[in-house]
Amino acid sequence: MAQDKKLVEAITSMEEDFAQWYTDVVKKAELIEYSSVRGCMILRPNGYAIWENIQKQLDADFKATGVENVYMPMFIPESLLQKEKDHVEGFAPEVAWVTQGGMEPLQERLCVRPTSETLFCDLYANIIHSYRDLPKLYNQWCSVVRWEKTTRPFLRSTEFLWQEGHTAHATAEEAEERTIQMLNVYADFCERVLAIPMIKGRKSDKEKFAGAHATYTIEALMHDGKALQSGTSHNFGDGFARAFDIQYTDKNNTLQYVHQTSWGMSTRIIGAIIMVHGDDSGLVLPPRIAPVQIMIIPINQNKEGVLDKAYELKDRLKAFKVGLDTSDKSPGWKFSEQEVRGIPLRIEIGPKDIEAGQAVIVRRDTREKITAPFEDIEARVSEVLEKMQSDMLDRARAHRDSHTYYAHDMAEFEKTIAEKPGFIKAMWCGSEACENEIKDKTGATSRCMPFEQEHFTDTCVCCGEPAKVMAYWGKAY
RNA sequence: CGAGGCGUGGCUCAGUUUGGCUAGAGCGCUGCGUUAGGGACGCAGAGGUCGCAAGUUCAAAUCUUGUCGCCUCGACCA
Repeated sequence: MAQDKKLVEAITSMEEDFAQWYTDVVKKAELIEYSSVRGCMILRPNGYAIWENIQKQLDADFKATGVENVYMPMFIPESLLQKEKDHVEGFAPEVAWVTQGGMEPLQERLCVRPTSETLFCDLYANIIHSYRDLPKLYNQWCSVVRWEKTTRPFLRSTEFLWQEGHTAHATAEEAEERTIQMLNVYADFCERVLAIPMIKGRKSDKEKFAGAHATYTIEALMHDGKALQSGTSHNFGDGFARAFDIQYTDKNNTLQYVHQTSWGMSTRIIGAIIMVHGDDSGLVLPPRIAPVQIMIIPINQNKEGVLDKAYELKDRLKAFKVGLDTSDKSPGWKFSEQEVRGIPLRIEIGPKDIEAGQAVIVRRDTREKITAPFEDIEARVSEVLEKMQSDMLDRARAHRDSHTYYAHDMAEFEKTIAEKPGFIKAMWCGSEACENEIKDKTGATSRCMPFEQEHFTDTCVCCGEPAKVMAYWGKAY
């Protein structure tokens, strides 16, 4: 169609170049703007509003489990960062340092937080004395800085927004329970609100967080068949507690170390929304996260009565997040604008509709047109939004499932990864040597050892030794 | 950090090989008017000193050196 031509020119098709498509969508939907600061992006209103909605809903989910919000300093003294050995080694290569305050050099340099475990530990060492002080269930919404070599909007930027929860518990069991609980909060949120199905599982030792005993992850599959780690939950055991001396007196008057967890989700998840749901016309936002759910577009708005009707419609739909585009652009322009921004529904209202006592509802995901009488409009809109939300989850799940393969041996593994991008399930002996070999040969990393295990061969896909576990593998962002 | 590509109005680019008049185009932007069911059209305007610095030259967007930045892929990470 001729009218699609300009859109096609504006956004590179996924098929042609997925990376370019992603960049085009992010820019055309006005989610971000590149800044003058290397590797740092500016979140524009359309992008920030998505983050605000994520924040609002996740924050409520956290609080429902007893979590409280705090705010910690953005600087960490070097001596504090040094306290836990694995942790420093993990983060040292990518921290930014402040070495001067005003005109004076600092006696001890400060890093800009890449994550705040050390600060929370420092706090907990001071405020936890008795079993009565436990558990501590703190979270903070903040930004962190990691000096990454190369950056991409949302997926990897020098500074990014996230939340980090840090908890301290009396027992190892309680800490493990909390770790899994928060992983489930993330996974449920992603499925229910973002319409993104997640694989839940444990990270291999190689992939786990610096300083953690165990790292759990939710993994999603993007449209191009690459995996995205979308949220993590770590069980620290008492490792940090021993390094930072976080001890409490139990009921029997004996000193015990606390057991800790931490868990985080970042603006990276917005990258997942884009890459799971987007299409060649731009962004497609699930209704439950969309900052604007409905855009009313008047047709021939200068004609007597059209705008009045449009305002009336907007008022009737005020239970939803609804906008009305009264700019003097042509209707076709407004349609494209609504589509590229991923607004779930648009309602077309013109002279013909007014005469017929109806409006036309158009779904962003399927472009299905639904004619609804004015009297029914609220009910129809509500119904269509619900349907769209669940259809999007179903489609994402179907895509993931149809791009998930089994590899019984290395030849099959290599062939699959080369020809069919997606998740590969394979049995594994659990050794890091095999993990490394698989990565060298295929470029795929272990994504996780899923909670939902299967057993389909007895031997490791790589070395042929007895298999201990089934893991998901794939190329990742 | 390795490989490759690129910096010229807001955007996409032409001009650079072979230095030469007042640096161009399309889109976008502003004003007025006509239009309106898939990125409308006419007329009139505004806007750049060619990423930055030094050098060569009568003369530099164009040549030389340095420097800064961006993009893609890879390695590393949420």
